[in-house]
Amino acid sequence: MNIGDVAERTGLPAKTIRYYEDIGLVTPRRSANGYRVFVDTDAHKLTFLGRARTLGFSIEDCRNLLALWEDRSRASADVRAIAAQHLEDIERKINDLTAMRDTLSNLVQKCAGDDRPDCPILKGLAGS
Amino acid sequence: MNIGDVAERTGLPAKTIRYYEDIGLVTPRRSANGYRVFVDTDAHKLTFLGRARTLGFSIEDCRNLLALWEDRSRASADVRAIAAQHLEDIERKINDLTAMRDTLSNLVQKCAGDDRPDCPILKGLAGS
DNA sequence: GCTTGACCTTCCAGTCACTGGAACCCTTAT
DNA sequence: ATAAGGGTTCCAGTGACTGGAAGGTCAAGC
Repeated sequence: MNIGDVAERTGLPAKTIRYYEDIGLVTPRRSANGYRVFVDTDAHKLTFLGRARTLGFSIEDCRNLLALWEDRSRASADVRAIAAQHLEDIERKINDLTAMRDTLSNLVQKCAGDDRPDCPILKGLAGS
Repeated sequence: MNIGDVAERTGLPAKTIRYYEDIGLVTPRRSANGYRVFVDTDAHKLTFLGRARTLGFSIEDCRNLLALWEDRSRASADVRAIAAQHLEDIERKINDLTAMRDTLSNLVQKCAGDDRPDCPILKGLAGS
């Protein structure tokens, strides 16, 4: 498979796949003309990476998860620890964003949004 | 006020304040020795910026909001449009993160997290 | 054999909003 | 005189790509 084929199969942009090679997440072979050649295991790895990234895992997390994935004798506790930590991060983010949303939606609701200059949003931002 | 004083007053790191000057959000005067001198309006602007950033507005949004804040004849509709758009962005992010959390929390719950290698999290990431 | 177009390659620069660090200057107190 | 604790500039790095330039390769059609 050339990079275009694997890009289509995994849904990842070719640019991203090259980047992943650059940082050592995948190591496709090269054919005589210099093109990258991907085998099925490469494609599976990339699919794995794509899903992990979709779930918001950092590249470093992905690197660790990938290593565990390839380690047939891993302990599931190691995987779980990474995932649980990430879950906590996500939950913290959700809380932060929800607080933002509440504050902001409050301000937006109070603002008339017409052509007059009086604006509770700006007042709120200026510091009550 | 020197940069340290205004940093304390606004809660922003001095580095950040210098950066904000760099990109033209504030323009403190300089004293003879080259130190930045901040007056009250500078401090107010920085407080405004700090709050807007806390609410997740981008720097460009902040620049626009600041301009509207300083424009006594602005229309509140202009402010509201920026805020409403940002509110939408936040809501989309919350939805994305919530979807992530649901998927991930599901996987984490299914994983025994012991010293055996069998791991539903890795299976999930590999693609069902 | 030549051209066209779609693919592939590398390398460099930019994104966003800071943040760290080096090297140096200024002020105040001891 | 010196030391501590401000301040200054400038350069580089962060994370995870993304865009673009400049060029090599391949298959099809004329």
